[in-house]
Amino acid sequence: MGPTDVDSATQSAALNRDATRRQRADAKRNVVALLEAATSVFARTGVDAPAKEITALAGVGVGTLYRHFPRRSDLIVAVLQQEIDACASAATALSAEHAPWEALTTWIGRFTEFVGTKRGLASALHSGDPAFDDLPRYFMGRLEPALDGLLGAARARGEVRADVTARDVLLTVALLCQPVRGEDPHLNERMIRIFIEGLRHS
Amino acid sequence: MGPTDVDSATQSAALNRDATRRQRADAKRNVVALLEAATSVFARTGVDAPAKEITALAGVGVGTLYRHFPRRSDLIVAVLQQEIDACASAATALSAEHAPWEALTTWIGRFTEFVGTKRGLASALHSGDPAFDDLPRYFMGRLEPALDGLLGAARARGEVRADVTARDVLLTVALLCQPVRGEDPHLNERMIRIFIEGLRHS
DNA sequence: AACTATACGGAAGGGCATTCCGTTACGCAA
DNA sequence: TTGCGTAACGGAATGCCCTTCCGTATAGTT
Repeated sequence: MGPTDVDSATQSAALNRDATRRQRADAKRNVVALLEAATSVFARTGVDAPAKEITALAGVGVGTLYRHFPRRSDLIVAVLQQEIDACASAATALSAEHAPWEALTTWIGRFTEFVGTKRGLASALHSGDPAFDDLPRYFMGRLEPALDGLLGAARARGEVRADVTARDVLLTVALLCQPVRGEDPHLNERMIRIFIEGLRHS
Repeated sequence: MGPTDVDSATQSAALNRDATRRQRADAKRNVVALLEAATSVFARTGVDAPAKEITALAGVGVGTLYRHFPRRSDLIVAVLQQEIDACASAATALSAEHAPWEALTTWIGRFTEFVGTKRGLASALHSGDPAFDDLPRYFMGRLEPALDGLLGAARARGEVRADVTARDVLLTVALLCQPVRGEDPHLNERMIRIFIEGLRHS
């Protein structure tokens, strides 16, 4: 995750910023601190954590939080976008370091962990709150090309069947890796591994 | 859904009620009114709706709500149990009226609608709140036998493959029918219909 | 009809989200 | 470097909603 990510998050926070006037350095620092704090708190306590907990960890006042993220959903969206970005750029790294099939399966494993761990993602996507309306678009827009690269490489080597799209894989895995309480946590891995195995064969 | 359901809900609300002393009639009426109101409000606004909205619709004071459902989760659990019960008893009705395969597919359709519509269910199951710890048990305990009856009848006629359990079907369909925002809502139906079709063939 | 325990209603208390505005300090220009 | 204008800050104040508490009402019993 490079500096580009912070920029895009900052931009989305303070929407159509006047291009002629730059954002102050302390403001940028605070946005970064808030995102880091929120990421950490969301992971530990969940997306409903008290705002004070986040501002305390970031070392800023509540006013600053609301200046940059007027609605709670703005903060959640920003954090999720960051994590989606990280997941997408992992695809590039993996395809550079590993053989196509291995890169593909490794990435799906990473993606699985990402979706399964971030409770907020599923809740946000299903919440019905219009504030999250274009998060799925972002999710797809970033991850579909990422996965498509991996999938294409493997397909070129004849290692995956031709009639499966990146979108199919993404959606199916996203659904299948939701944890089910009271069930063996390996259930999802099993279902997904079976699915992945199915990708090899027509 | 018969009177039995109300009784069980009432019981779970006021836990180990002294068996020698009966619950007052007005209290029972209010519990029913609250459950109906909550079902309606949860469906419209979601499980985070203000309590006042529910009590107003039920025509009772807030005190009455908290008397019967001390924690918010108690109310949510009671409503979901009601709906799970309704879904389970639909299986009996369907198997009486239709041929095995048709009964099975119709019921899965009903179940799909149930899980897909009730946002609260998925959230509650994944929330991590220990108050919902035995809801999955209840879910499985009621629905697995219901589906098993349908599945067994179809299997006896050789209309479904033998190596698939009711639990497998239940979990898979429950995951696959989660709505995905921004995607064609028929996507889930398609995925599930393909899965059902897969049940026919070994 | 009187009595008792159950249950009711809504006011009071407390916590958290969100707003508002006086104060601070960044960045630019002279 | 100094001074100014303005972006940005912090946290007190506001208001909503959850939850508790207790005086009052009433079902059920004798």
